[in-house]
Amino acid sequence: MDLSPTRLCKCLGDDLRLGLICLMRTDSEICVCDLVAALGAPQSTVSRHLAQLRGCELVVARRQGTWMHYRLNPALPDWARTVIETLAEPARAQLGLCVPATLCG
Amino acid sequence: MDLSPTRLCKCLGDDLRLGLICLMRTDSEICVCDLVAALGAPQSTVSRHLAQLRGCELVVARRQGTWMHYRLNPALPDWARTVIETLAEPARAQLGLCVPATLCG
DNA sequence: CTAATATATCCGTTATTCCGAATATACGGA
DNA sequence: TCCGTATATTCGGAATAACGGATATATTAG
Repeated sequence: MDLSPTRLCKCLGDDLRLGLICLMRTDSEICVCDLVAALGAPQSTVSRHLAQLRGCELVVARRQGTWMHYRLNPALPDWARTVIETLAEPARAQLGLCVPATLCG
Repeated sequence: MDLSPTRLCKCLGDDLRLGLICLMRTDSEICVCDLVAALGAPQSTVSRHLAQLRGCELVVARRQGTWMHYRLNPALPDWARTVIETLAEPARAQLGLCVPATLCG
């Protein structure tokens, strides 16, 4: 399942998924419990959207014990990374997000 | 109806709409008949998607006789313009689009 | 006014997406 | 092994989106 411009936009065209992506800062990881807390959505909903982002290879996961740590896929093509970086700020404003300071790992 | 990151992505997250946007080059217009011809989609389908893009203020239309000329909204925020410009090339490759040379106006 | 062309809208049908409770799985510790 | 925590998947229903033929509107020419 390779990443196309259309597929990337479909992923980012949902408030919850865009929020997830915005919470994953470049070169750092975040665990599911922090994502759930920051977005205030049911755990199953968050997990389902994360699975979709993984399926498109937009994000990658690393298991550490019972926790899963997510981050942007470092192998993302340049155009995808540019789109995400361009949208991050206006999206955080739109969604009223603040990146959580607590790290559960 | 203001443009948010999510709404922009929803608009670009469809092959036909992304194709329409890609066919509108910066600072030039294109008429509906050329869009229909370039995309090979039914006229009603193209017109419906154009209405959606107009509703989100992504594009603007100018009537000249019976023809309607579309172009990107020149008042687009910078982040939106950057996203569109970043996606244009990979999207043209993905969709196999070539910008039509004929202008009906 | 009538005809012809270009584009927009309507409408019933089909396809896709989203939701969240319930359930399943994976792991670490006792 | 059994328990508790963290995360993933399943499933049916609701909501949304896309389709395209038919029809409506707008404009120009005769």
